[in-house]
Amino acid sequence: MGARLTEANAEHGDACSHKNQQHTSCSDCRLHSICLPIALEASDIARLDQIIERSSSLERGQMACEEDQPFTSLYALRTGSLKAYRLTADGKEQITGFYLPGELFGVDGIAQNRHLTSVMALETSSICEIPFTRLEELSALIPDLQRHVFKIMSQEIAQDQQLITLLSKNSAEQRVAALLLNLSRRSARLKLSSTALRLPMSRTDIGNYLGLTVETVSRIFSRFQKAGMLEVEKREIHICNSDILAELAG
Amino acid sequence: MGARLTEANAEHGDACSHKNQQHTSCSDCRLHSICLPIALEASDIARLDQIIERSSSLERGQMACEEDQPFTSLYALRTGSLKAYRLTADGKEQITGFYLPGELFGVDGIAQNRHLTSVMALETSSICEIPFTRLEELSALIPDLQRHVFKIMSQEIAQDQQLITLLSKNSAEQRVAALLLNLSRRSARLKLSSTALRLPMSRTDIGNYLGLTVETVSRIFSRFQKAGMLEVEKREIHICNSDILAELAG
DNA sequence: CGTGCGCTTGATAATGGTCAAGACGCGTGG
DNA sequence: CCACGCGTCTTGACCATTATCAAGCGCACG
Repeated sequence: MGARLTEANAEHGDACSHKNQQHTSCSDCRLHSICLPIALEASDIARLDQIIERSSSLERGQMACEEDQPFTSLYALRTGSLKAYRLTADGKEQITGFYLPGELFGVDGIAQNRHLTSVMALETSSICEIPFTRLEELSALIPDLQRHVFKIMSQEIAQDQQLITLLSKNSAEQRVAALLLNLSRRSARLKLSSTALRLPMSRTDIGNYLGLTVETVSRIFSRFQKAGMLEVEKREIHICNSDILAELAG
Repeated sequence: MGARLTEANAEHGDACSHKNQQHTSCSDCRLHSICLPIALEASDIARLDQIIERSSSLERGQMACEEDQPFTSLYALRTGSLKAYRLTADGKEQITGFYLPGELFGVDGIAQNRHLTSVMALETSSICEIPFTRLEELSALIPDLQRHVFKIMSQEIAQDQQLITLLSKNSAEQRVAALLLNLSRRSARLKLSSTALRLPMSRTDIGNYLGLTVETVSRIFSRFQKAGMLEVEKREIHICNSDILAELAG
């Protein structure tokens, strides 16, 4: 679970220069306010636009970046959804977060110059790539930008620590309730419904993330539905009673 | 679980100037190599010495810093031990890490300008305080230092994510084994025994950190002892067979 | 010399995992 | 167009792990 930065450029930024003309600028982007909550002047946004080298499209299962690979860029998710994960010593996958449009990822690589996590597309997705060295140069000119990158890094820490608490102190039901509420809030931020969600991830992924088995996740969805808190139809979720859900999550 | 930076100055850095004379310099410090693994010239160390304003002593239960308080400094632990924790929404404590001498803490506050965690002394401890604004100034002169602070931040992320994996995928026995091995390694780094440990934290703290109850932690210690892997005498632990322990931890 | 806290141990209960089976949906290839 | 197979999801029966409750011990501290 990362945060926000920007969006830009052509669907597939390749060598063809006039193809690159048909780009969306950050200032036009629907996700502008999520991605860049800091107050940037129009001229600053234009400068940011210029450093965003390319934006690419990923099919379900394709990687945005991989654990241990050299860190070169930050990324912003424009459309679709992603999961971030690490491999454990014995080769199992541990999902550490999901990303929705407008959220920024890749900050974990800043310090070591290598990515700590792999990030995979859960569905067809498009991302904007922000070369870090050029972002650093720009940060020197726009102090708010530097500060913003720092903020995103510590949000990563804060979110990880919240997940630690969730895993350490909460029951299976509480974990699922907390995840649903979290997704609901992030959906609302995208000006989408906070009550009607389309889960981009499988039950297995949810279980992996929350430290539960698929079966348990499935049973809890059923239980919540019987209790009238949710309507579940495959990956379409309708939250009928977010108050009870919130109370449960604590 | 933080990392390293520095150590310095007098036992109680107060206003009395000639009391401040009797300081230990970073270059004299026994923890030098742990705290400052980067290769700094002698002159650089001297400059670092100068910005370390004071070093204070904490009694068991006293706070080094508190959640939501303004962030002003990074800290290095010189002697003793600490626990870092956050309070959950319903007032429970979630321990997110323990610190041993030579380790640096407080980085979580960099981005938001507020500390994300509280840090409490588990026993009488002494810490060095490094005012962040002055560290930033110095970083401009010593690029390695800047890089080092970044590195420590991402180590925080990496450690949190390892804890997430531990909590999400491992049994109670595996969690305890992993913690013991971790402490053993950190003890060895201090040129102390890697097999004879004095646990600075209570069983309750261990349970809190690992998402287990006190009873479970206690039973596992007993079980490990019966299996010949450990000798447990109150908080003194002797690791008899670290290979089996490591195999168990996975 | 008590009182309280930290630790251990036992008995019991509950939560969640494992194993197994089947339904449903989707894409592939005959 | 249908059949097949695979992956995802659900549900049930059973079991294991860990939590809860309760009691007792020993040490530190007032």
